[in-house]
Amino acid sequence: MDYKELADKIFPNAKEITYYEEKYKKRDLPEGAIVTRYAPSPTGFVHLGSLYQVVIAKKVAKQTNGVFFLRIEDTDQKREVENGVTGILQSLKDFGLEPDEGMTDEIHEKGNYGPYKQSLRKDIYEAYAKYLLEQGKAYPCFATPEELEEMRQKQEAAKIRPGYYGVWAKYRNLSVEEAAEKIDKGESYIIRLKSPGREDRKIKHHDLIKGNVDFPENDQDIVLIKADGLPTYHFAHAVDDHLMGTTHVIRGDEWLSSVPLHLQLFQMLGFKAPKYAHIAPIMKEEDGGKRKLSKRKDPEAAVSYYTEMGIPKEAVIEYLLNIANSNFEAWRKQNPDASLDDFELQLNKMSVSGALFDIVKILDIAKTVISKYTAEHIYEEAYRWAENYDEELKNLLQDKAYALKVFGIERGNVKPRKDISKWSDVKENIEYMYDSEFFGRKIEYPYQKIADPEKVKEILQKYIQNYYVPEDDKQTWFDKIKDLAEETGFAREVKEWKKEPEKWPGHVGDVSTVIRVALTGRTNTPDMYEIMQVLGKESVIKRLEKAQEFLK
RNA sequence: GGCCCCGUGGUCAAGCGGUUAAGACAUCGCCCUUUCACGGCGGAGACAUGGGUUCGAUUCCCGUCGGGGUCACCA
Repeated sequence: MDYKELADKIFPNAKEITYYEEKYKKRDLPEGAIVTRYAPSPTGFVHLGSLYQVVIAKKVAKQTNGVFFLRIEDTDQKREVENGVTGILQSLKDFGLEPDEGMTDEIHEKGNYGPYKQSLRKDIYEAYAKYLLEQGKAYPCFATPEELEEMRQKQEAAKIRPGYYGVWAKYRNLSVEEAAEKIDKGESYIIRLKSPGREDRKIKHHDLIKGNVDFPENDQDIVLIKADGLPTYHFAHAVDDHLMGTTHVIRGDEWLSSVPLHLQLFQMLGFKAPKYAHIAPIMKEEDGGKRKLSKRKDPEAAVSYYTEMGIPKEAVIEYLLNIANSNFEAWRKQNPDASLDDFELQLNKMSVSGALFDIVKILDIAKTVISKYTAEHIYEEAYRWAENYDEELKNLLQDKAYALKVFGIERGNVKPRKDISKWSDVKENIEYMYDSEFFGRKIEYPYQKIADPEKVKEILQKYIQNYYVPEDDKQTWFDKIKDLAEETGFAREVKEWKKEPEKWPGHVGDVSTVIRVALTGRTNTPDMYEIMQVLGKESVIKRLEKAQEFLK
C-alpha cells in the first residue's frame, strides 16, 4: 500500500486538483492590479478594527484597478450567528464599502471564484488535502482530544514548547498500512500537515507593513482538516486565497506569527504565496495600560455604534485614514474638498504599532465634515438618522422648508458653523427653534449679568416697543440693540466699557444676552439676527412676551 | 514562560547621524467691534532607561524596563 491508496481510502470522491486549477482561471487584470479581501466569520458583527482593514484593503484594490472581495469564513460552526452575513453586509453598506465580489446576502453571491462561503467549498479542500496525502505531505492523525490534552500537560510540566511536532507527533510516522487498518476499524481521525520545518532554522519574511521579520520555521504538524470535515483557517486560507487570486492579504497583526506556517503551506501546495500586510490593532486605554478595543467591553468597538450615534460614514473613514497614513492630514489640508478616493494610500507608511482610539478626534473630524454639508444634505442625513433612532427629531423635521432655514443659519458661507458632530446632536441643537418644543415644556431663563427682573423686563419691553422691526437688515438691527443698551443705561460698545468698566453696569453684549435668553432659553446660540429672521415676527414677539410673563 | 513586534508631548504622529525635535486633536491665554461654534495669534508640553559605536546620537548596536501579539480539531 502506498500514499496514493491511503489518500483514495480517505477521500474516495475527491477530484484532482487540476480540475480546480483550470476552473478558476488566473484573473485578467491590468498590470499591478491588487486583489484583496475581507474574510470574516459570519457573526454579524463588524469590529472597528475590521472596518479599518476593509478601508485599507478596498482602497488598495481600487487604487490599482484591482478587486476587493468578501469571503465568509464559516468553518467554525460555534461562531455562526443567524443572519450573520446580512449583518456584515449591512455594516459594509453603511460605510459605502461594498465588495466587488462575494456574498450578496445569506445565500446569494456574485463573482467567478466562488463559492465565497467556506462551508460550501468542502470538496475543494478535500481535493487539496488528498493531493498532499498522496505525496506524503499530510497524514491522518488518530490522537484523541484527551490524548492531546495529556500531551500538552506533559510538555508544560517539562517546560518545553507545547504542540504537535517532532517526537510528539505520535501518528506522523505511522505506516500507511497501520493507518489504513485504524481507519478500517473505524477510529476517528483528522488530517495533519507533515511539516518539513525545523525550529532551529529561520525564515525571512518581508511584511508590507511590519517590514522585515525573522521567524523560526514552522515545525508544527498543524491540523488541515478537522473532525467535522471542515478545514482549519490556515488550510482554507492557503487554498482559497490561491484559487481566488488574492495578491495581497491584508489582515490583523494577530496573524503575523502564523506567517511561517502559511508560507510553508503555500510552498507545499505548490502555490505562489501572496504578499502580506499585517495591520496593528486599534487600542483602548484602560488603567494606564493599552489593550485591543474589545467587542465585549467597548461599545465603540462595534461599527454599528457610529451609525447609531449618527457619525457620518465619511468621518469615520477619514479618521481611519488618518490613523493609517500620517500624511493624510497634510493631504486633507491641501485638498479640503477632495474625495477620499483621491487620496493615495501607502501600505508601507502605516504604523507598526497600535494606535489608541480617540473619540475626541473622530468627533472633531465629523464636525468639520458636517460643516461642509449644505443645509439640504444635513437635513437628509439627519432625517434618515432620525427615522431609525429618534422619533421626536423626526417629528420636528417634518416641516422641511422650516428645517432647511434652521440648518441654514450661518451655513454656506466661508466660515460655516461647526456645531454638529453627529446626528444625535441635532435635536438638542435645534429644538428651541420650534415653538411647539419651546412652549411645550417648562422654560428656563438663565439670565446672566443682568438678572434683576425689573431690569430684564424693562429691556424686553423697550425692545419690543421701540426697536424691534422684523424687516430691519442686520446692521440696522445691530445698531438698534446698541441704542437699546444706551437707553437702558448700558455701554453701547463693549470696547468702551472695557476701558471704563465702572462707568456702566454692563455693555451691549449683556443686554443682547437678555434678549437671547428670553428668546431661546439659552445663553449660547448661533447668530441672533438670523435666529430672529427664521423664527419670524410672530414667534419672536410671543417669546419675548412669554419671558416677561414669566417674571411676574 | 518560548517566539515575534513596538517604545518621540495627554493622544495620533513627522524625523532615517549634526534640526530652535514639524504638524493635528486635546489643553491654557489673547484677538475676532454681543454669546456660542468657527477662525487667527501665542503659551505650556516629548525622544523610556543604562551602556557602547562615533568628533557628534532621538536616529546605529547591546542590556534593562515598559507595552502589544502569539503559542487550539477558533478564526
